[in-house]
Amino acid sequence: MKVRYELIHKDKKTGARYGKVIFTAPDGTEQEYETPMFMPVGTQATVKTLSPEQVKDCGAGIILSNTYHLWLRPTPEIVEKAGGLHEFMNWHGPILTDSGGYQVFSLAHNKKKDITEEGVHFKSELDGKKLFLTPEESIRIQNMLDSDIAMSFDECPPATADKKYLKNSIERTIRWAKRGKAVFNNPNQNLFGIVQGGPYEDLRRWSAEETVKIGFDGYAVGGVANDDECKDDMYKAIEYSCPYLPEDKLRYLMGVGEPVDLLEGVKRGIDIFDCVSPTRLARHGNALVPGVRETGISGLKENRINLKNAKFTDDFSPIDEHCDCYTCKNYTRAYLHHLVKCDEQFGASLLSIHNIRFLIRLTEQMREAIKEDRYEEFVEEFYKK
RNA sequence: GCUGGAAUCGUCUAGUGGCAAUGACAAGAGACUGUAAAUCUCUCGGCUUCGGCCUUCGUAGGUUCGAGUCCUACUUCCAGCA
Repeated sequence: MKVRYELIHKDKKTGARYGKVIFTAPDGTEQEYETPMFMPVGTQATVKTLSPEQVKDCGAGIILSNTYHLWLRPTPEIVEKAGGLHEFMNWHGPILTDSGGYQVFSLAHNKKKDITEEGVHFKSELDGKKLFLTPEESIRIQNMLDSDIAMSFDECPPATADKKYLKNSIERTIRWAKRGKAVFNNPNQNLFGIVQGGPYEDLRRWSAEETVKIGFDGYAVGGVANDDECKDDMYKAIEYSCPYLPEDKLRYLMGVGEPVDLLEGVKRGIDIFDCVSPTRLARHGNALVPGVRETGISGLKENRINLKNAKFTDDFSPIDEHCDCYTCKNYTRAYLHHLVKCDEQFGASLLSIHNIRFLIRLTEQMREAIKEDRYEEFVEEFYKK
């Protein structure tokens, strides 16, 4: 489906954007979603432990899947044969595929020699086979997967990368973006470019301007959710990137995040987010709850409870009495504690539902606040809890 | 009743003269940001001024510089024979 973005209202004080993403299918039918928006992550063509119906019931619009993982298994050929990723996984809302750029960071980056001008060498985690992913191959795979939004193949550098490294990396990512765009050939798909540059103003600006010059259907701010990157650096990266991105295109902050980061990202002009955190935290027994908590290194973080803790054994209240999710409406902390202690996967499902709903509900509240020009107050209120 | 064998941290378990004692599970807590993550880390006898100190391997004695480990008796359990 082709995508377009409509900026409907900008918060008067902060510049936070309320808008709409409209997807048009080849037959002319449209799907419309509001932004800010949070996209649940379904790396292996599934949002872990949830059915598509459950994901939809959380209020999800777009979901994210992954080129690298589907490339290895089941292979893009099989997904194509199935009729594309939507048919294959029975998700009929929009899908965004990451390009494998994050895997350059998470799987190949400890060996810098694996990253070459031509592409990136990987060793398959499945069978040890040698793999080589190029910008062209990434786009070819995504074209075959037939996701709605394909991402450019970028290098996602570690937070520790110095300016010199970043400069070379950005240049290469820009060349890769051009190469990817050149072979991109799925008329029902959209291609997004990715801005890199660490926390540096000049690099972000330069990366953004060069990426915009190439011309994409939307833009992402990348390289902000790695290692122990501190939040200040993340927020700088956004501040230094967004002003150079066109107003009429969707802005996507990759891999983020925590409730605090959604608030701060939107404040700085971001429209959509994705993050594994709600589903991973759920599988590890944690539930997001309103408010923030202080941590040493990175500052304010998302507030949450660990249902594994013994204190929930006889706590018969819901995770959050103000939450409207299926889990909070029907189950107690004591029951969730029990499921988590027993390693029952239903516990992971129920917590995933809550955590995803929590983030999506947060974006819904942000939209309302932006529409009424009270975004700043909304953020302050959230911090106070 | 006789003859063997066994008793170790909540549970199972390693341990055949230098041990506060192995491993697993359970338990307690922490981490997690474009998913190598239903994973990983820490704690798990007591006290501690973090150098140690104290008390522990069924019970009671004994041998030894030193005993969970060897000896004796007892208690309980298991197996075989009556």
